[in-house]
Amino acid sequence: MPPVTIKDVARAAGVSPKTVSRVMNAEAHVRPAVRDHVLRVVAELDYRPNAYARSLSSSRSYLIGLFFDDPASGYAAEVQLGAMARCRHHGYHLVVERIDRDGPETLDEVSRTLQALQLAGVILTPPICDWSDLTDLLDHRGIPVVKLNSSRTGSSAAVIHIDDYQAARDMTDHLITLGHRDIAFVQGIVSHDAAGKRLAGFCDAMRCAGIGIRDAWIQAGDFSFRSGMAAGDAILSTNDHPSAVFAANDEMALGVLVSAAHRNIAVPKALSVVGFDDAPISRMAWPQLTTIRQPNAVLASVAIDILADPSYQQAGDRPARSVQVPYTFIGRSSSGPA
Amino acid sequence: MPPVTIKDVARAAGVSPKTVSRVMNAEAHVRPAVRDHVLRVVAELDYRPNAYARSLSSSRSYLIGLFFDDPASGYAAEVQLGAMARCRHHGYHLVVERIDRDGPETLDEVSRTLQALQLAGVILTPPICDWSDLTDLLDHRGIPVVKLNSSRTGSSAAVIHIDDYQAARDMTDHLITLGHRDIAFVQGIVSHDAAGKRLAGFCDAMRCAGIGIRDAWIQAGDFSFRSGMAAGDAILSTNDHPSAVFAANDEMALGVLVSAAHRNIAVPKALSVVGFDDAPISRMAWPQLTTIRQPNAVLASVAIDILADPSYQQAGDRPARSVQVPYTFIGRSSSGPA
DNA sequence: CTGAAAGCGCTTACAG
DNA sequence: CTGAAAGCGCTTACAG
Repeated sequence: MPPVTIKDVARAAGVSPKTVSRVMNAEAHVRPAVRDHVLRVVAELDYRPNAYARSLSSSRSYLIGLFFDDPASGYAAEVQLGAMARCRHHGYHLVVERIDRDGPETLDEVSRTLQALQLAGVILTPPICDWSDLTDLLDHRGIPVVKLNSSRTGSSAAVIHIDDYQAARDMTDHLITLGHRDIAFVQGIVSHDAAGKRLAGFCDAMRCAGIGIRDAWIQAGDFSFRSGMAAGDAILSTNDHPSAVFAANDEMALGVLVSAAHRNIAVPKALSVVGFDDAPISRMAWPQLTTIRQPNAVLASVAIDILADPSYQQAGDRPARSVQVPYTFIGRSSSGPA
Repeated sequence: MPPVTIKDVARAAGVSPKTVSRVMNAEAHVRPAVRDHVLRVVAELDYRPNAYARSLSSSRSYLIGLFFDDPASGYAAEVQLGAMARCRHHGYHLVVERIDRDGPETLDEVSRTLQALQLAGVILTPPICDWSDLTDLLDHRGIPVVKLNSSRTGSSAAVIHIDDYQAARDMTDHLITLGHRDIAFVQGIVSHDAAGKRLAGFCDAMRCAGIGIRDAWIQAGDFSFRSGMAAGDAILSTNDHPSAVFAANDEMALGVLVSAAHRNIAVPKALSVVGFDDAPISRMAWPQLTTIRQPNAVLASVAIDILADPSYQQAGDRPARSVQVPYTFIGRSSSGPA
């Protein structure tokens, strides 16, 4: 049987299609009695408006884009989960697109997607949230954008993030309180907004505690397990290695852990290792990682709330918004007294 | 500026909208010269057909649904990556939906989604690919379905999978060849098609080699790290523990690894541990896991190819299809001689 | 508060 | 091989 349309409902309810439309969109100016009656018929017939017809006539869209570069990280999965749940709540759906910054046709493909789907909004995750060619394209088309895990405003996008700086200070203070003074730091990709803040938080905490930072103990990294292992190798290869390592994310911390295991350095007895993110893998390590919980699903929910807000969708009057979400320190067994 | 429409192209090319439509859809019966000319105008104006209008008039859809239960696993991410890439190739887009089998309104929400979006097809991943209420709903609506990592046909869905049985036999033979005879097995959720096959492959390999299987060494598990750790604890708590453990996936193998570390059992010296899937985490362990590479991105690509095939979309004549994709044995350092 | 008309941007079915 | 007409299922803009 063909799907139920607005006409079927109108006929069955004895009103015009326009009235049904008004009820479905919760518009004002419908007598309560009529409203209730229509709603009853809708339920009876199990009527669901066709999203394509709706979008075509209103040039609104019920699709929100979630763009990311690396879907393989637990990060992307967590963001997706939060976004999906909230989309359902607002009656939207999530379209995922992989954006490969190095792909020669990526921008062209995005542009194709935008015109074909006329997305109601787009969520951008790191690192592509800082790719200006992309944000310019989105801006140019007037598409509402929310950037996750970046506090860099600019353009008309809203930003949602935790206080990476303070969280990194907290984590460093945790180590200092445990008696550590020889602390190494493994950086993320420094061009990411969050990575820079985490480094700054570490440095400032050390400075405030009057502890010097050894150059060789600030190691480069790119947020990958492999780079964490390399950093661990560099840091732990000498006899006077530090008593603690703070990696800018959990994957790298895991790499440091493996590097330590390789050298038979006991964690946390001879070395404390801490991470950042509370990724699922942080609990699959041994010992489990002390880390900072970054509630990515919550960040994503907030992003959807913003994008689904009709008033935000009006082009033009999009005030710069910056939302900060609380983080949590998670003490586990990978860190101990110096 | 408002988007370019088919009328704009028609006017600029001096043909009717219908001809432009024919060109865009690569239909026959257009003179090559006209075709080329239209194509040139399309490129010039950067015209992209509006997907909503297209779908509304043709009641075809350019959206494919990817349904899963647990997006947090690396598995979902890998599937997504393969699906996204292939969707782009075919001009489709991926809509992700989380399906919580235990949610009271899940089926209702799916039904709502189906009517609103009229998906061109749906990819089902384990475990929901075996949820008959869901597959019935999809069947009832005549929506093409492809199930991943399941070889259970039934209904009209296509299935795509590796040879889990043979892969598990191969892995078991690997251990046997290394000299192991005391081998434990950690099961996945037995109701999953693949989990059953892996167990069967293990048992048959042991039987063929004339090796007995001790009951206490077949441990239950649910594919989670936690369950792997519990199984490891059960298996390794006695002094005469096995010399090798084969876990039905990598996450559980990691749990066994941690359980062994806990007891100071050296891997692979005193214990070989092998997994299945070649999940990203299998390389983040120490030692790295010997495993079976299951090319999930490839399975997903194949699924998209099937769903994007116009002939497959015609309701009715959907022949049962079962595609088997090759797997790869990955020898790493977590397994060694008995 | 309610409805009739027109239109969103395509494709289908039909002519020629 | 090409096109004019009608229609997909909604919403917009306008009346009343």
